[in-house]
Amino acid sequence: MAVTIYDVARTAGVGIGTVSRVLNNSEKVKDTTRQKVLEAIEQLNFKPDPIARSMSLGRTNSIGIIVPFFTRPFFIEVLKGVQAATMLPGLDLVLFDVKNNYQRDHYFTQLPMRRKVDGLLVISLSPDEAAVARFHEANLPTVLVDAYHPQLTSIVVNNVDGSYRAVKALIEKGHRRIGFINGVIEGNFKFNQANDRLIGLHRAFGEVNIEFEPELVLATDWSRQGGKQAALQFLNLPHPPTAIFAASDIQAFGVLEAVRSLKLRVPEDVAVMGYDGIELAELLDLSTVQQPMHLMGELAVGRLIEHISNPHRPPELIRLDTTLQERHTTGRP
Amino acid sequence: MAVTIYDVARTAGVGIGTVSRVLNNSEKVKDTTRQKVLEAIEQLNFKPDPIARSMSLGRTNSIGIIVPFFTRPFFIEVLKGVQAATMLPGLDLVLFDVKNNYQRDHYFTQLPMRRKVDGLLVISLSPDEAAVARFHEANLPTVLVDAYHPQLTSIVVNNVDGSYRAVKALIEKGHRRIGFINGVIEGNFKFNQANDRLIGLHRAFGEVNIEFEPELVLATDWSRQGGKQAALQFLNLPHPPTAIFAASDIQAFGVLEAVRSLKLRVPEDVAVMGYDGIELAELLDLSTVQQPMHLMGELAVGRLIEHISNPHRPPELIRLDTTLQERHTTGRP
DNA sequence: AAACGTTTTGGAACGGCTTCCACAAGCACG
DNA sequence: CGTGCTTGTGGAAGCCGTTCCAAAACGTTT
Repeated sequence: MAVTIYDVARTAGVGIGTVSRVLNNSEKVKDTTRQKVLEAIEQLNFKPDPIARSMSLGRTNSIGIIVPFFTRPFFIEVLKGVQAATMLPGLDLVLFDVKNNYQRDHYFTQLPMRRKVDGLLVISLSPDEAAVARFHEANLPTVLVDAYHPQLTSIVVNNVDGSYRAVKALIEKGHRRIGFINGVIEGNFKFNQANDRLIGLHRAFGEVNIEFEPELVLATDWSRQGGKQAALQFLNLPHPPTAIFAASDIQAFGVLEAVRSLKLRVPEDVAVMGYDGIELAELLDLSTVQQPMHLMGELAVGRLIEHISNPHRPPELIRLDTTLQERHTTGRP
Repeated sequence: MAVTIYDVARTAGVGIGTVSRVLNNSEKVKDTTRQKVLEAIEQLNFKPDPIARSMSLGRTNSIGIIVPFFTRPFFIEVLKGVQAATMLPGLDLVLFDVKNNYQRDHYFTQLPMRRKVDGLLVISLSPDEAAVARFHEANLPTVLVDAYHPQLTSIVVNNVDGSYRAVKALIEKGHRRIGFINGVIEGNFKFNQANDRLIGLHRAFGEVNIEFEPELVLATDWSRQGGKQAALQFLNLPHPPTAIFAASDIQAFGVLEAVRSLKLRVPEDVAVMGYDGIELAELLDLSTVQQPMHLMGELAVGRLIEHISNPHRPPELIRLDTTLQERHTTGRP
């Protein structure tokens, strides 16, 4: 059926070893021979079978990416970066969507066993010790993005600082009562992105001696609805906050909706600050803390490639910073 | 290194054939034998190597998806549907991002040769005759989504009708001068989604004898910037349109921006209608023509699976309909 | 207990590539 | 022209499953 190197070898009048050498740009082939082989390849329109290739090489030329895919545009942005970086070296990208804890654990246990990818990117999910151990046993290079584990190369964003600066900016504008809408903690991981945002808030409060009021902190899922409901709750307090800081832009969009529905004005009555810096924040003129999402994706692929080619490379911690984007919803500076 | 069926066979004291039969739930294995084998598998923690499996079966258990990935949220929505449908049968999803015509052709020519996927989903891109011929030659089942080719199962949306109804709704609100912002045609394909929208517009115009004015049609890329610029051009006409209809929500967002920048009011001064029905249209209260994106993705996977298991299944044309969502930007009915 | 049919089993062959080893060919030199 | 190197080449073995065929094991019948 399909054309194989045997056909090519016969047509070119050489041995299969030689054909293989030509295919792999092995130096030790005489020019005239190489020419003959190339002609035969051309003539037969031969393409090497990647599966067979994987079979003998033990490499698949593809990397997997585990991502809680479609809950937050944040992931899409990271994915863009991943995709871009993956293109050049010709790596295939296999997508593993995680919708719940069960699926997450499923992938964490199954993927190391299946030799289908050369490496793994994990976005915003922290594998537990058992999973990390399996990755190592299986020699599956793994890079974490927006998550951290001491034994894995991790790319994290300094969200404590990002949150700190956002809150500080609000304080400098005179806000004293600031409602904080956190994202809900998925699973029971040590490392939690959302928590960092809360810590940053505390730090900023501490600096100017604002007392922390538990009623001004809510946690919802990372959705517009969540943000909206939390905002409504805040704004119906007897003594409502004058600013609301949400742990994600998506939640902040919900806040805007809530504010609008109460016929209040942004930023005059309520200032709103988001987090992430997704594309639509710009459109809605939402102040936000910009994460370098695209860069995170790109860096992750780069590191993963290096880990694949050099399995003994020690894990590395890469910290990236955020940029505060002050826009209309906080009243431009 | 890795555990193979040979190890299992030895441990269980049976032949490799028997192990394979157990793995594949072949009926003809005595229960006691099966038990022995299962124990050995358990004990050695054996998982069959998917690559070797692919090698002898000729199947990879994964499907590829070619998608002009991150230019429009539309694709993300379709992808969600694809992802959902792909999960249950345990198919892996390999993502091929297309950023330009060169990459598109690259994939169209390369993918059929590489046996790395069992089937192919093509989103919003129309392969040319040569590509289709290659798909057939290579026995690569292919399903088109939001694109059409007579020899391939295609899932299309009745965009002529969608556009027609959108424009008709605008006309019924009293609009006579309607600016249309089309998406730019990528490549030189016979089938073009954007064109359908224009045809629908013509039909609606024809019904009530509105004369078509070429100056009220512009084509831009599928971006916010594109929409914004086109809108500005419209609104600076000596006799500007009272409604603007954009071929995508993203472009419509740009229109809203433009309108806002000119201190005009929506919908009083200018009504705005989008197309696609992405999630954010709801947030921005944008009137739009809702495409069944998630469903498209799901259906596509279902059909592709059927084509994979039955290669001689004739191509099929599936037409889906849109839903008109009248929201604030056209003044609710 | 022989003969036959059925169920179960072992393992060679196979899939298409890479790699390694042994050997052939080419060349320089004395 | 033989010797000794270097360079180039053929093809067996190996990667790890599935499948098919032949043969073993078992059961039934006379």
